[in-house]
Amino acid sequence: MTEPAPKTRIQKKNTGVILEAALDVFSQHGFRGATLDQIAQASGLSKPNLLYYFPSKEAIHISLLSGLMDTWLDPLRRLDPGGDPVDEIVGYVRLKLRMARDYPRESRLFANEIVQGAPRILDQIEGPLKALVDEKAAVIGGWAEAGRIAPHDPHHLIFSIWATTQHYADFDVQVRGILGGGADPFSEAEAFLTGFYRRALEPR
Amino acid sequence: MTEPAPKTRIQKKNTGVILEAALDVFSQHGFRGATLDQIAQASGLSKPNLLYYFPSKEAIHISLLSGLMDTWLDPLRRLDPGGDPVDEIVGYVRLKLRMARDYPRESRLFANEIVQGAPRILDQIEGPLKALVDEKAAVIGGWAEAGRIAPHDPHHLIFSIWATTQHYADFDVQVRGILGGGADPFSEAEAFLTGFYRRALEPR
DNA sequence: TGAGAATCTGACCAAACGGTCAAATGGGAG
DNA sequence: CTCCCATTTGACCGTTTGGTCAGATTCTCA
Repeated sequence: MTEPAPKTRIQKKNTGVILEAALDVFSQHGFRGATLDQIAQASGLSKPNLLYYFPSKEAIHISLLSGLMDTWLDPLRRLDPGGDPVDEIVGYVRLKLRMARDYPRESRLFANEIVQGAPRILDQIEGPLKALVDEKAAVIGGWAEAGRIAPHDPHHLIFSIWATTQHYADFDVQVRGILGGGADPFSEAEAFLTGFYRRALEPR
Repeated sequence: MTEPAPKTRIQKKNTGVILEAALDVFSQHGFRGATLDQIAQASGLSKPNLLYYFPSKEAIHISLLSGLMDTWLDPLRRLDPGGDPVDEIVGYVRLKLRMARDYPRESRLFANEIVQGAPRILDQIEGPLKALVDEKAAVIGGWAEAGRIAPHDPHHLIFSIWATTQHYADFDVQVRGILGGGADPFSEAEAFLTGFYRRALEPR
């Protein structure tokens, strides 16, 4: 599936530069809205030179998406079945929110792709992503059955965490437009979300 | 801002047909990804005929967006300061989720637009949308101060409702990919979200 | 240093795109 | 029926887009 890894020093540098520039452009305009010329200009390379390193526009996009999937799933992977249930889940919320703050382009890249039907990563969703979510949902479900957290559907609990945290990256414009210029959405969001999830999860 | 209302019977019918087809196409592919030919084919009209009713592709898009904003805000408008606080907010969650279920194309149209910076509706966000949100946030804030709901930042509470409900429309592919074929995401989501918000909001 | 491979570029191409226009067709009021 | 205006269309245009290619330049290593 992946191309053979870059060999030479120049290849390593330029594929990196291209992917960085492409992340900028794709996350801002979506796949169809981005043009090779934009990516070329952003990366400081000529258009034919892009196509020397990647066989097509779509190949750049796919390379970005599959490279990101791992990073994106990492916080969930860290959810520890042996830890304190509420702390673990709230910690996951906090971690996911920080990723939205620190990697908004990555978040928007995924959002763009999935909103439009995820034609290029549907198999990854139904494969490794589903597997990991099912595994962690089982852990959370176990906590719920043991009465260590309030009883909530674990899959939808995870969805809600994704939704609420990525919202601050994907809908950044809307959030800032409503809050006004003075506020820092992310620090406010961290206070709100940790309090909110803690209250919803603590058993009574 | 708006064009003069359609006069003749044919005008009324065809502008409707066009907007319906355009909603399909724009919500699936985004503004840049949609083409006039696609909209023409979906509406059963010829491309020049589209441009007889709308001056440009962008005009169709803007017409859709501004026509939708009102519908989209309606559930929030219905939040009653005189009702029971928890019931009102949970009722809003339920209403918003049903809109996501019944009007997923509209939700995705907004999502596409906002993810990419909302270039065509930023003023509506900072204007009437912000005004309505501020008004309702004040109501919720009052409930919190009176101890009738748990203390949560009202603006971010509203954001979380938007995020969790629209998630089921905007990220439908992902949700179904993870849940598998058997489930009905929306009825599961309603059970989860009402329980979750009730628990997070009820004062102790 | 020199030869061969790797890297880079200007010029170019075919298709797709948003949009125009003159002319043809259709509907409806008198 | 007729005339006029609304509606519809095929043909066309200039631009943008993803991608190609032959050749120039640079790098690497024996």
